[in-house]
Order: sequence, then structure tokens, then C-alpha cells
Amino acid sequence: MRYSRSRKGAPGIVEVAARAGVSIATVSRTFSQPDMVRPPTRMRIEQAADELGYIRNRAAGALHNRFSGTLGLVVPTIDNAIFAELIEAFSARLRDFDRTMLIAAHGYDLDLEVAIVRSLLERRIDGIALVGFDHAAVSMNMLQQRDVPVISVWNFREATDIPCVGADNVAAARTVVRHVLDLGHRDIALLFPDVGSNDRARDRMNGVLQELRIANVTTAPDRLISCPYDIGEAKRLVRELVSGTRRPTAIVCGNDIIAHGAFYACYAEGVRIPDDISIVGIGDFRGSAHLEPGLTTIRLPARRIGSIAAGSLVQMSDTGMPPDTFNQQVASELKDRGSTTAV
Amino acid sequence: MRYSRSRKGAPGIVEVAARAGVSIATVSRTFSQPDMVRPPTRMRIEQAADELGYIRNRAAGALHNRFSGTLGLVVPTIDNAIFAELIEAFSARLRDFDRTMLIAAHGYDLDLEVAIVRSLLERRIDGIALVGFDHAAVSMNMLQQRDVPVISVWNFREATDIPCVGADNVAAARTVVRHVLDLGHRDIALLFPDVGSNDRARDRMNGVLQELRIANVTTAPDRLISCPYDIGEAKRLVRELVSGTRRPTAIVCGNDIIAHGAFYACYAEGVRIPDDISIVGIGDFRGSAHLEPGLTTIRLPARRIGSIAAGSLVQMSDTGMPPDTFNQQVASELKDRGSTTAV
DNA sequence: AACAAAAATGCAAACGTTTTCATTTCGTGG
DNA sequence: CCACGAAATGAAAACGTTTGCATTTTTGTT
Repeated sequence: MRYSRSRKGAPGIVEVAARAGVSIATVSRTFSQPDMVRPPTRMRIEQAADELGYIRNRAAGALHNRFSGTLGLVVPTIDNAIFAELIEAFSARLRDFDRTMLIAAHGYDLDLEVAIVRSLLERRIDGIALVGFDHAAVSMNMLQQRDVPVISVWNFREATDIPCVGADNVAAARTVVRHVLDLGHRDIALLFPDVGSNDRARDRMNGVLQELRIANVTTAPDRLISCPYDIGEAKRLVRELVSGTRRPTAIVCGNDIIAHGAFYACYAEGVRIPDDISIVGIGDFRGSAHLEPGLTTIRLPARRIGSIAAGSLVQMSDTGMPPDTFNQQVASELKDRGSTTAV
Repeated sequence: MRYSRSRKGAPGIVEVAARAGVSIATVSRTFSQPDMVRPPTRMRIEQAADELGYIRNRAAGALHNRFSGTLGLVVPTIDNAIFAELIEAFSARLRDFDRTMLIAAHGYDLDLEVAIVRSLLERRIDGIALVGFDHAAVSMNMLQQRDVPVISVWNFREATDIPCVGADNVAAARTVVRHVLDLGHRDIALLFPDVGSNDRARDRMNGVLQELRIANVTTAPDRLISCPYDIGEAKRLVRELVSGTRRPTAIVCGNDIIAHGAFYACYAEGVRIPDDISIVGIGDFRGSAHLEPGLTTIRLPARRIGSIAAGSLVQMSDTGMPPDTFNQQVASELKDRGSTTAV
């Protein structure tokens, strides 16, 4: 077997035109603006295209009209419950518009993000979705200079430079904390990822602190635990936390993955949820509902965000205007399941 | 704000050439074959490019040399523990070669897969990776006719039409079943996804049945349970299974997700793992190691597969030849954790 | 310093579409 | 059946690169 390096056999618009006995212009129109060509002609062309196995070359078209039909999506990581749903929804929605998706992950490395944005720009994407608001100025400049539509996904804020669609992470965090406070908990441990270059985690942390302050609850320094985005590590940290004598009555986790780890830690240590300890997460990932007991958490509608973002981005690309709603908030929803109880 | 529909401002190779006082050919070479141009000239050009904010247009280049620098990856679903790792690794490896990834999911719908392949072909991808061996003839024909390198990922078989890289799913299933049999279990329930258009699940099922036959163990029809790829559903089915009087001593799950569901079902029903029941999965997904007790399963190295596949595909595209090893098997590894014990 | 060989650069023709403008064909009313 | 406006089609010029070939410059040798 051998793959020709030249793709010589591939018929182009020219061959189709010859076979159908029309000009290449008409063939082009048959595929890009079908109703500009008379049905009989169109049918002849379509048949010729079929017989030759013609597949249109969008790269060539893009060269001329500067629209590639491809949108970029840049996420911190693909390998991860949260973003997977977002990605899938984004991609599926794009399909409705006959667009494709170039995707890349930067692993929370802003320099790599710059390289990625550049690489996407080299492919002349029609628009780009970035997770969150923390981005290198270089990236934003490149995008702005070329007038490429940008949308920030996942997080929501009232006033932003670029359009966004997402949930209010501050509010979400406050909601779960209030829920825990309402149940009477006062000795609350906080397991949160590093908030370095991650506005979502930062917003959540801020929300938590705000709500605690309002309730006049103080948190001892050793109750504020930095925990990476990793079940194993979360489990380890929580085992340590709950096995000692000074066990908190509740744990607020920065996301559901950490909460899962906390669950397993409690199973391992024989600590009963929610009788001995209440646990809440943020995100409502796949599986959270089916943990035993179900995880109390707040649902951030990832699919909805992905779908809306794709729609908005396509609209921006098509119209050249910002989306109808510049700052689009999607509602988060507290899922009160079995992992929390009154103290 | 407004996004110009014409991207007028964007400088091209021509502007860079003018500013650097060289011909466009030299500018082109500076970016595509840097060591063909003398360092002083190159530096002048690079500076001019920097000052203008030039970003090369690969679509235009692709038009000429028929290589887009983009590879396609088609998976059943993105939103899913298994493929997420594969995707991420594939994408990361591609980055090493300065290639990008177009990805799409078909949700186990072969017709949609055809549409996707076509769409990718319209973007003139340099190669494509497909999950498994079950594909529509139409798709394969389109790819073959255009000499686009194809590789099958995830599953492994000895003799195949197209190159593949993956794990032997038959063997993997046999390994876990043998493990369960070795522990003395004879009343074994099987929870497997529908094997319709899914060669991986089919191979696993076959492996299970082979091993049971060899051991002369018969499985009652009601012990062979069809279970979708869904934690909630798995949990429901297993609760039913273990709550009755005729509880099996072991459950073999078609994948780790189902196993997770089985775990939660046992937690809910107060059935102790592994004392009351042994559970094994296939796949070793994220989190499986940290369940309590740890899930005994067989590790299918998703990241390794993705990485190798990307490398092979790039090589195929570059050389025009099949990869060095046409049928590449990656080793699976039994992870004997706490969820199994002797009967 | 002169010359040949090698290396660097320039010129111009592709690559496969889309689109503008001109031309032809079609449908309709008189 | 003709004339007319509208609709469909065709001709040709882009789009921004890459690359084969020709030309110029550099390098190395004597």
C-alpha cells in the first residue's frame, strides 16, 4: 500500500464542470449558493460530481473569501469531566452550521496558549472561544488586530471586554456555602485548587470568602487547603483531614472532582456521609448524582454553555457584529442531594 | 465594536517582503524552510514580520502543496472518560509536529460518521484517525480514493486492512475473566454494552465468553445483562441484581464506567465489596484507582495509544508510506486492586 | 585577484476556488 | 411571435502562498 503524496486523482471543480458541460462558475455556485442555479443544471452537476467523487475544497474557497468555516476552541484541558461536555456540545452545535472545530488544550500554560492562538490564526479560523478571562495580552492583541471574533466561555461577569457566556462562579460558590451555613455548619474546611491563572477558581474562592464573612464565620488557616484537580490527591488530603481528632463538620470543595476524592476518603476512613460530615461540590459532573449518597453540588450547565457559545460565535462571524447578548449568563442550580445534612 | 468581514488589515507575505526589501519568495522560504535563507536576510525578514504582525496563511500554502497541516480525529463521543485521554494525547503529540487537530464525534451513528469524514475531507486533512474497525464503506472509499492516510485507533487486531494502534480487547477481557475465575468465582454476572456497531465491546464480550467456555462455566441468561454506557443506568441495574436473593459472587463489567455504577449500587444496597461481591471493570479510567476499595480492572493505555497514533499518522502523511509497524499493539495490564477476592 | 562552484535570491506560474461583470437564456405580456 | 426584464450562466481576475528555474551573490581555491 502507498499513499500518493500528490493526491493526483482527486477531481476538482474543473473536471466536474467539463463532465457536466458547464462552466466552473456554475459548479462553484451549485455548492456554495445552490439556489442560484436552475434545478436541471444543478442536477446534472450534482450527478457529475457524484460520478467523479468530487469533494469540494474549502481551503481554496477560504483563500478567496477569507472564511474557513472552522472555529477554534481553546481549553485548559480536554481530559477532564468539565470541559469534555462543553467541547462536545460546542462541536455538535457547530455541525448544525456546517462548521468544524479546531481544538487545543494548553494545560493552564499561558505561553502555550499564545502559541496555540497563533497556530489557530495560521489556519484562519473564523472565530475563537477561550475558557475564562485570564489570557495573555499577546493573544488578545493578535486576535484583535485581525478582527477575529472572540468569546469567553464558562465564566460570567457583568462587564467584560469581550463577549462571554457562562455561569456566575462567584454566585455559584456563594450558593453552596450558604446552603452549608444554613444547615448550621460552622467548622468548614475549604478544598480549592490553586487560583493562580484561573479566574473560575478565583471567583469561586472569592464567593466562598464573601459568604463566610457575611455569616461572620472565621476559617482557621489549616482549614483552607490547596488541592490540585486530581481525585487521588484530593482523597489523600481529605483522609488526612478527617482522620484526625479535629474533624470539620463540612467540606466545601472547589469542584466536583475534589468532592469525589473527598467521598472516597470518607469511605476509606469509615466516616459516614452526611452523618459524620457534609460534603458539597461545585459543577455537578457526570457521576455526581449517582455517588452514594448523591453529591450536593451546584449544576453549571456545561452543554448549554458550549452550545450557546458555538451559536454566538457563528453569528459573530457571519454578521461581523457582537452577539445579541454580549454578556450571557446561564443559570446555575443547586442540587440538594444526600451528602449534606444539618449539623 | 465590530469585526470587519474582510480582515483587510492583515498583512501578507507581500507586505513583509516590501518592508524587508526582498522578494516574496524569500519571505515564504523564511517561514517554510528557514535554513534556505541566509541568517542576516532571515533576521531582517523576521523583524519586518514582527513589526507588521504577520501571521502566515497556511490555507494558502495548503492550496499549493496539498498539505494542510491538520489531522482529523473521529471518535464516538468526546464527553467520556475513555476518549478524552485519547484525544488529549493525540492533540498534544500533534503539537510536537506543528500540526493541529480537527475533531468530531458521531455518537455511534455511522451515517453521521460519513458526513463527518466528508466534512473533514473538504478541509483537506492530511490524515485521519478513526476509533475501531466498524466503519461505513462509503467513508472508507472516500478516504481511499483520495489516498488519505487512515489509522484505526483503540482496538487491536492481527490482520487488518488499515494500520491500527490499540490494545487487544479480546485478550483484555479474557484476562479479567480469568482473574475472576482463578479466585474461584462461578456465579458471575456480565454487564456489557450493546455490541451493535462497536467492535471494542464485541471483542470484549467474545473474550469473556471464550474464557468462560474454556473454564466450562455456564452463564444463565439472566446473568448476561445489557447495560448502556451510563453510570446511573448501571447503578440501577446492579441494585436490582444484588438486592435479590440470588446474588452472583462476582460481576464482570464491560468497562469501568459500568463498574463505577456497580460500586455505587453496592454502597446503596449495603453490599460489601469485595466480601459480599467481587467487581471487575475494563479500562482503568480516571478515578478507578481511588474508588474504595480500588477497582480491579485492566489498564488500556489511552494516552499511549493517542500519542502513537498521532505520530504514525504524521509519519504516514510525510512519507506517503504505511507506518513502521502496521498493526501496533499496546500492552494492557491487569490492575489487581481491592474490589476482588477469593470466593 | 580571478574563477568556478555553491548558495541565496528573484521571477513567475501554479494551486482550486469565489465573485464581479458581461453575456446569454428564460419567462411573460402584448 | 416579439420585446423586454429577470434570471441563469460564463469569462476572467482575484485570493496568498509555494516552488521550479533562472539569475545573482557569496564562498572557496588558486
